Amino acid sequence: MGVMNSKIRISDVAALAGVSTATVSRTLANPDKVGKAMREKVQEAVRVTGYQINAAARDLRQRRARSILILAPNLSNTFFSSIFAAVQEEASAADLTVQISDSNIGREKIATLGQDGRADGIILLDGGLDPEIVNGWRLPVVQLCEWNDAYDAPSVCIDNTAAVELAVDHLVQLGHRDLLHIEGPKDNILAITRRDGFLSATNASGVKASIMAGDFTIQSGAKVAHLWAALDQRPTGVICASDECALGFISEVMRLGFDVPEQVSVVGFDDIEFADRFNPSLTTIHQPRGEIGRQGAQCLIAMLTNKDVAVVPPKEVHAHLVTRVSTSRAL
Amino acid sequence: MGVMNSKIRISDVAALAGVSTATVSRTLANPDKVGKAMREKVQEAVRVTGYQINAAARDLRQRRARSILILAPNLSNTFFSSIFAAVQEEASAADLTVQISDSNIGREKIATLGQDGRADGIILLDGGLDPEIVNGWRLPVVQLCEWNDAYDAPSVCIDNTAAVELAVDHLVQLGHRDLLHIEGPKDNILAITRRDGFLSATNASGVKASIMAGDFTIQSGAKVAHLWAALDQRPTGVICASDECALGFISEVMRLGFDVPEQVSVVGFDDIEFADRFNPSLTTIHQPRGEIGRQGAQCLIAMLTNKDVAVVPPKEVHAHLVTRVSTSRAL
DNA sequence: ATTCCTCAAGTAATCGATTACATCATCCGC
DNA sequence: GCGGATGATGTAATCGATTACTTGAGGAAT
Repeated sequence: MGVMNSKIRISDVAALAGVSTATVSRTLANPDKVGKAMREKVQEAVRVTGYQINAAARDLRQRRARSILILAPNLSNTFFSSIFAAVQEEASAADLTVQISDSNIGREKIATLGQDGRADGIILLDGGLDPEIVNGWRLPVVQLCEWNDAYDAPSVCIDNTAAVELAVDHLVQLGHRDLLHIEGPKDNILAITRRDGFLSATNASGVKASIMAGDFTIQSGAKVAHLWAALDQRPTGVICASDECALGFISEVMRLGFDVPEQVSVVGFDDIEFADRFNPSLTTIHQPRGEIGRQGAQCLIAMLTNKDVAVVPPKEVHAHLVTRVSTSRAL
Repeated sequence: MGVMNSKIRISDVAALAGVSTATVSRTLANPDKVGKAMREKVQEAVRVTGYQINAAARDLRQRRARSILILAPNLSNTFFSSIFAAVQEEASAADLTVQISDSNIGREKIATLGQDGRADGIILLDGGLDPEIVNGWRLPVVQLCEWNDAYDAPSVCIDNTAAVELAVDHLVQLGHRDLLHIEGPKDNILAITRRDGFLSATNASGVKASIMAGDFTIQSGAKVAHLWAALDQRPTGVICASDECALGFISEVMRLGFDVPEQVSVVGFDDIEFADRFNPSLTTIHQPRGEIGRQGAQCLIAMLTNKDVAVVPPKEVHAHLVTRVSTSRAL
């Protein structure tokens, strides 16, 4: 197990093993650069002392942090959890630690995060930051899910336009001729892309289309439920910009006495874990969050390792429609 | 805005301002220890150069990391998200960065995490780690939600026994006389405490009680639904060890053609965000996750600041029952 | 036997900040 | 006008690793 004395330095290990600190350092980093006898003496000394490298000292000398930072617009959004998990898994395999931060902690702090040398690279889940800040970081950045063309960084996303088209086609094939889209925040690139996709797909299909404002949250879905209920001509198919919004809409609409999917078919977006277990279970666009996280992390790690992979193309991962109970044939 | 030249060191700033590095350092850390004229010269130089402190160098010299680490048994568990958010918020306010890691990355790595000086303290959400490792970290640790008496660390939790008692009393008052508990993982302290609480509360009330195995997940709830349905004498009240489990149970039981709460009342545990929006909405024990995170972070920060707050007592936060639609009077 | 090369190991510079200590000017009271 | 306190600033040691460079031993080739 090793005695755990307070502060063991590399020089203590070296002294115990009767070698120089250089040899200890080499033994730890490149065991094959050291003779067998020495190596074993050092390894024994490390075991006995319970020596642990001091990360700050190593980071300072090597000018790297062995750490990546995840920036997300809202840590409590459950949509992100499995992305975090996937990123962490990849990072851990590459011996990198993971930091997380909410991206709404203020310009000053955000700018600092990318410049104080605590992170080697950044996974960015927020397309709404000032490009000047993002490009001011002198670090490799990879965007996930959201993207912003003004950022000088590759992205891993699904094709949101095509995805929303799948949803529209699905409803149209079920016979729906009047569709409603509950959109996301007005300034969010995902929300905009999905809305535009909705408009062009409905236009192409020649069905009636309308839009109501939302912000991805459960609450916004519930609020729109009342607006929908108050309409004279209620759209029979609703496509939401997020699953949470869809669940909010459905639950509220049912509380108002309507039946889903009898009276209104609802499609979500993301396929969060509960979509499948909701009642009625939710037809939605499946976004492979684990894969997005994994690919993003791998991409970032590649950029860290291989400095010259500077120009990484945007990567597109596949999304598909999952048909469940919340949508049915129009009456 | 400041020109962002590659690597500005403190000596560059000092040179530009015509002062020593000591003065620059003091200006940044203790502006009031420096004369007004100097201070302004230095601040101007900092602005012009866009200087950012090198964290590794400072950490090395000060022997601290300005960072805390959150360890959770499963990052993709949505239960943790709002705890992360709360911890991050407190940490950010105290100028600390936040690292996260899954606690299942292997003994070796976990032990290292607490010893390489990258974190000043640890927020632990997993009571299942080897006490030798936890106590081997030479860092302040605070346990959240789960706790392990073998750890030499304070904890912030709800009173799980009392909480489960609330659930039992609720069902008993509604006239239920045969209760089932779907427990959590056999070796989990929360699961054990809740199960024992269930047994003693049902015993005290003199109602029939039985237990089925689960593991907190949606899937386990769904699986138990089949076992329940196959019984001759079906318990009319079910208390689950987690909300996810409860939602899994309810959705599956409904798919099997039963009605909730008509034929079976179900109580969850945690009050995750979707509990309120599920259909039927879920009666559950509300666990104030944001507050747990906040209190835990504050406690840890206090331990970091005030070295002699070594003996912090376990803190208990209040949990209560939220009555919704998934429970009703027994027939 | 001499030269040259290879390889293991040690010496000491280095990363970039903080801060103990030294220095010097100023100002106080007596 | 002088000893001493006070406070601003500079000098240089320090944190604990990595690594460029140096040294010296051993082996191969001639």
